[in-house]
Amino acid sequence: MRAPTIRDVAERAGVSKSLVSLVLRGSDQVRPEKRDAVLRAARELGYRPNAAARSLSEQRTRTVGVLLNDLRNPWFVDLLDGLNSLLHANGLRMLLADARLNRRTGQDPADPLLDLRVDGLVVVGTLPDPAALGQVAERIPVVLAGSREPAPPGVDVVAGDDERGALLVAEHLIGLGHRRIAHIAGYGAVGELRRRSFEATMRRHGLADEVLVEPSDMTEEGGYRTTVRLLSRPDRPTAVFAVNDIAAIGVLSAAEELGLRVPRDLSVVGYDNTSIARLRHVWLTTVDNSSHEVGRRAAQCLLERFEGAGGAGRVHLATPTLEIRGSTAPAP
Amino acid sequence: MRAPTIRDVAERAGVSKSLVSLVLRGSDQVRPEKRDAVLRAARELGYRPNAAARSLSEQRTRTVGVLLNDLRNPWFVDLLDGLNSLLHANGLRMLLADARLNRRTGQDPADPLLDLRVDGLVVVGTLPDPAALGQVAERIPVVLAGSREPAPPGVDVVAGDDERGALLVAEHLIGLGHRRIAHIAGYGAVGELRRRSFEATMRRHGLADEVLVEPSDMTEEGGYRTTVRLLSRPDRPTAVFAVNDIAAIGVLSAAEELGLRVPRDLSVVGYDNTSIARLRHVWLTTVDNSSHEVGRRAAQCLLERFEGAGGAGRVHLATPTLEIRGSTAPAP
DNA sequence: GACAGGTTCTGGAACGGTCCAAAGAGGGGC
DNA sequence: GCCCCTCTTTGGACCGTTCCAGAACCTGTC
Repeated sequence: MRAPTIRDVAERAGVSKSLVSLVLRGSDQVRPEKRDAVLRAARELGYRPNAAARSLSEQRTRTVGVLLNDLRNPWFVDLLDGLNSLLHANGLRMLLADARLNRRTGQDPADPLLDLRVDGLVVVGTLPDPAALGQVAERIPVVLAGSREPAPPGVDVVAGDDERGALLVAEHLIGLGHRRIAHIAGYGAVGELRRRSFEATMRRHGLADEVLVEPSDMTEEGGYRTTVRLLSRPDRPTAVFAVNDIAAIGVLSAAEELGLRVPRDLSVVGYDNTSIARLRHVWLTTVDNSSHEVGRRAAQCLLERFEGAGGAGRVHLATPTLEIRGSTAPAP
Repeated sequence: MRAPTIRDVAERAGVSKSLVSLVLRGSDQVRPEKRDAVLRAARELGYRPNAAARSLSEQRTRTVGVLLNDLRNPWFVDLLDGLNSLLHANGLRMLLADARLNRRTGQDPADPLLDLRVDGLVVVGTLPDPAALGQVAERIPVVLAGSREPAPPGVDVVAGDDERGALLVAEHLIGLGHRRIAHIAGYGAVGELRRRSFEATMRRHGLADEVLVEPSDMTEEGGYRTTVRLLSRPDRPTAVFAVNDIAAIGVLSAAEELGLRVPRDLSVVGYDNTSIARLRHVWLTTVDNSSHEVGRRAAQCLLERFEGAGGAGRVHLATPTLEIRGSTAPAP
């Protein structure tokens, strides 16, 4: 009942295990008859190479670990898609781990991946523990994807250009005639960049005095509560730019509850172009991060580092685009 | 620069590698001084056990593979949570693979997991290839979680009780005074069970003639189009029960577009209690699968099989509950 | 028929752990 | 001082691969 090994295949094909190894790795230094015999034996036995043995011997796993920080907020799906396409084309597999699941259990969420000796690590989203990551980066290539956190030395960062995205939003709203525009801000590097670029763009259009910025926690609830507060002001804004789609959903709920129609009375813009924004029932104008491209470039970074490219960590930015849907309209 | 091995630790602590192995596995047959010396050496060198070497030698990986079929529809998040809690408590790690990502690339999505020689496999959602799964099940325990597909011999199934769930929905709506109730059906075992139980419950309440069933593809778009058709009928229903939350969102959009207010003019119920149903902007009445419980029981099944429990595959059903939110109201 | 040169195949040493049989150390009783 | 027994510690085989050095086998040439 034990799984067949390379020796079992060798015996059945009447050759040495070395030859089986050669055949299975596609060597052309093998006579066709022997090759056929080996392949037939392998097929008949249902042989599968043992990845543990292989990686022990090869000193590499052909596997890249991907650390996600929260499966509940699925903005990263396109990113994984892009990542996988390039990795797969280069014979690498991808292993996922959810940081949130392991966080409660106390240990570092990357531990299982590191014990498996992944050849590289992609951290998607906010990073768990910068210090620990720096140590990891000394051993294997590490790429931070989808978030602009300050990275430890030697770590590449690939993300959307948040400043450009926020600029697109601001100019879209200004172009629609909005002047009093609120921003529901977030935290972290991402929140900071979007907010600052939004403010700068408003200033450039002479609307410095119309800017309204409120902090939030990037959740639906946060977006909701902040908006209730904003819309109760006497000088209430005619448009709201939320730091991400989830918070924007909160904005929509608040507007609805206060009797304002979107987009007639209030324009709303999100960020990330998640699947939720695409729901017809939501149909949110938002910024598309070109996550697929971010994923591809993250894979590219890893591949280059595998090839031996050293050097300090670099920052790659993908150009976002504005996805105009039904939640924005000319100012009332 | 190479990662330290057990030999490096042994040398630094001035003992044999066997002793290091003993200490690291927590044996109590070791003198305290030696134990301390070993632990100190390991800490100083930043030693991490090599999972490949360990599993090669132990003939097991202490790892369970989890095959997801689509990260975009995140109904499985709670399930993973439940799964992980029990597995982790038993010293097992969890490795995720997305079937959809690998499907386009041609090969069996479980391959990477099987090459790694996972000790068990959990398939979450609709299963990819029943025949292939049967073969896998001959070697390692396999559990099908969250979906009631017909399983190959020896495979356990853990899922929500779809019949009970659909019954809860039907009785809730009937209790609110609805008579003409439509069901937007899905496909697969899940779709079948929910539909049949819905029909049976309606019949039991003498509403066999009021049942309206339309097939759909379980997407938002499908829910939308089907609802437009349903609501254009002269005898339009006063309530719609959609096969899942995503399709229910489509129902909401269609109602909105046709000028019907939910829940005043139309009650809508979904299924799965996904995070989308919980959004204030959606606030959908839906069925909670108790996915966390499903995950826990799936883990339980695996653990029992690891302990040597054989036998034919069993089916475990978790009891669902109705989550009443804002999309249902008394019939107009 | 010996030899060179190429092609094809094989044995054995890694890789980094676990585990077992046996060696070594220490203590107690005679 | 010797023997026995228990508690610690160790060397070495093994897990399933890869890879290298060299063996075996061809083919052609002089």
